[in-house]
Amino acid sequence: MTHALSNGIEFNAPAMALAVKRLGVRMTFPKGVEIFGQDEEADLVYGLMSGAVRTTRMLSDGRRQIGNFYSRGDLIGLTTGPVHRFSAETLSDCSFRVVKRSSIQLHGGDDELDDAIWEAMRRELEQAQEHLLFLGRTSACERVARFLISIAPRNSSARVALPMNRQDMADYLGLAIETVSRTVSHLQASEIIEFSGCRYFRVLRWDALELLAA
Amino acid sequence: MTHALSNGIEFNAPAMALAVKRLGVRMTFPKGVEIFGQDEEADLVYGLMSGAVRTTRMLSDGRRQIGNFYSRGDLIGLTTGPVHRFSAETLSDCSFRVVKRSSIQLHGGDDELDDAIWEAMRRELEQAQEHLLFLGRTSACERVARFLISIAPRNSSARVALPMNRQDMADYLGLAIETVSRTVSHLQASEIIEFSGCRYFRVLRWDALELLAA
DNA sequence: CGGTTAGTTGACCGACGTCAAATTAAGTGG
DNA sequence: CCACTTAATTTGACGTCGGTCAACTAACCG
Repeated sequence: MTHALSNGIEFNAPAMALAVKRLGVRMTFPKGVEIFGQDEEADLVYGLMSGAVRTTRMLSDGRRQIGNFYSRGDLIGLTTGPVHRFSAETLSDCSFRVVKRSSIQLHGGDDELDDAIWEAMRRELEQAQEHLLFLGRTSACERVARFLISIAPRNSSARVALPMNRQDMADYLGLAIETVSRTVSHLQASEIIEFSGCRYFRVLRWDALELLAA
Repeated sequence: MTHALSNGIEFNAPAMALAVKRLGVRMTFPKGVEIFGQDEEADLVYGLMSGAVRTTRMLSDGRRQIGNFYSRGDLIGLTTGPVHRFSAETLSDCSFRVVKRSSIQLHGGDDELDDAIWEAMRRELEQAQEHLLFLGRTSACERVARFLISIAPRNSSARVALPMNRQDMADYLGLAIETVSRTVSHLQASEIIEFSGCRYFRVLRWDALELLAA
C-alpha cells in the first residue's frame, strides 16, 4: 500500500522512482526552509526521498492556504507552468532527487519518465479536486476527521506521527487553529482517537471516525 | 483576449482548436442534460464549440460542489483517470467535437494534440488550485466579487450574461444561495454592479469590485 | 391570466472565528 | 538532568458571518 498522506507519485509507482533515481541529482534541505517560492521560475522537479513538505499560497494580507502535504516518494514542483504558483517548504529535514525541467523536455523519447510525470500530474489534479469539495461543502468536524483518516494507515490502530503542526493543519483545512484544536480535543473526548503529545495519535474507532468524515 | 469564464483551453490556443476540429465528431446536447456522470468510465473528450457546461461533484447526502464552468473553446472530460470523478451537465444547448480517449493514446506521434492536452490539463490544475485558495480562505463577499470579475470582460462596462443560475453560483462558491443573493444585492446597492434581470449584469466600478475581491 | 419556478428579503440561530488567558511542549545554557 | 525561556497548543468567553427557515416577489410559460 501507498502511504495515505502521499499525494503525488509513490515509490510503488516504479516508473517514477526509477526515472527520478536514475536521472536525479541528490539534494538535501534542513527543516523549515523554502525549496522554491511562489512566483519563482519553475526550473526543477523534486522527487522526495525522505522527510515531509508543504506547498503554500499566500493572499496579499497574509491569509495562507496550504495546497498539499508531501512525503517520501512524492514528486514536487510539477504543478505549474513556467512559474510556481505555490511555494514549497520543508516540514522536516528532507532529501531529494532533483531533475531539470528542461532535461525532461529534451527527453521526449523517454516514455517511462513521460508516463510518470503524466501520472503525477493526474494525481495532483485529483487531489486538488477532492480538496475543493471538502473546503466548499463540509463542516470543521468532517474536515478534521477526513484529514486524520487520510494520514493514518487504514484500519490500523498503530501510532501515527503528524509531520505538520496545528497551524499547518488549519491552513490546509481552511479553519482557524483554535477550531482544529477544539475538534481534535472533542474527537479525543469521544474516545474516537487518542493523542500522545500533539504530534502522535492513534485511531481507536475507525467506524466512528469514518462516519464523521461524511 | 480569451473569454474570462473559460477555464480550459481557449480557441485562441490554436493547437487545441485545430486538433479537436480536425479529429472530432460533431455532437449536440440540449439544455439541462448530463454529458457524462460521476464514476462513469472516462471514454470521450469533449471540445465545447458553443453553449455552457458545469462539472459537479455530489456528497452522499446531496451536498453539491461545482468544480468548474466551461464555455466555447474549453476541453471537457480530461480531468480524470479511467473514471470521471465529476459529472458534466449542460447549462444551455451545446455543441461539441468529440474524440475518443483511446484514439488519443494511439496518436502518440501527434505532437500538436499531445501539447494541447497537456496544456489543458495544466490549466485545469491551475484553476483548481486557485479555486482552493478561495474556498479555504475568503469571505462570501470576496468570493462573489471574484466570481463576477472572472466572468465580465476586464474593465468593460458591457452587459454580461450569466450562463448559470444562483444555485450553481452558490455551489461553485461554497455558499448558500441566499448568501449569494444577498451579496449580489449588496453590491448592487453599493452601485458597484448593476443587474438587469437576474441573468444579466454590468460592472459599474471596477476599482471597487477588485478591492472587494481581495 | 393563473400557475410554477427562481430569486430575494427578513428573522433568527449556530458554527466557527477572534481575542485573551492558561497550559503544555520544546529548547537551551548551566 | 534541571531551571528557565520561549514557542506551541489548548481552553474559555464572546462576537459575527453566513446558514436555515419562511414569507414574499419577480420572472417565466402555457
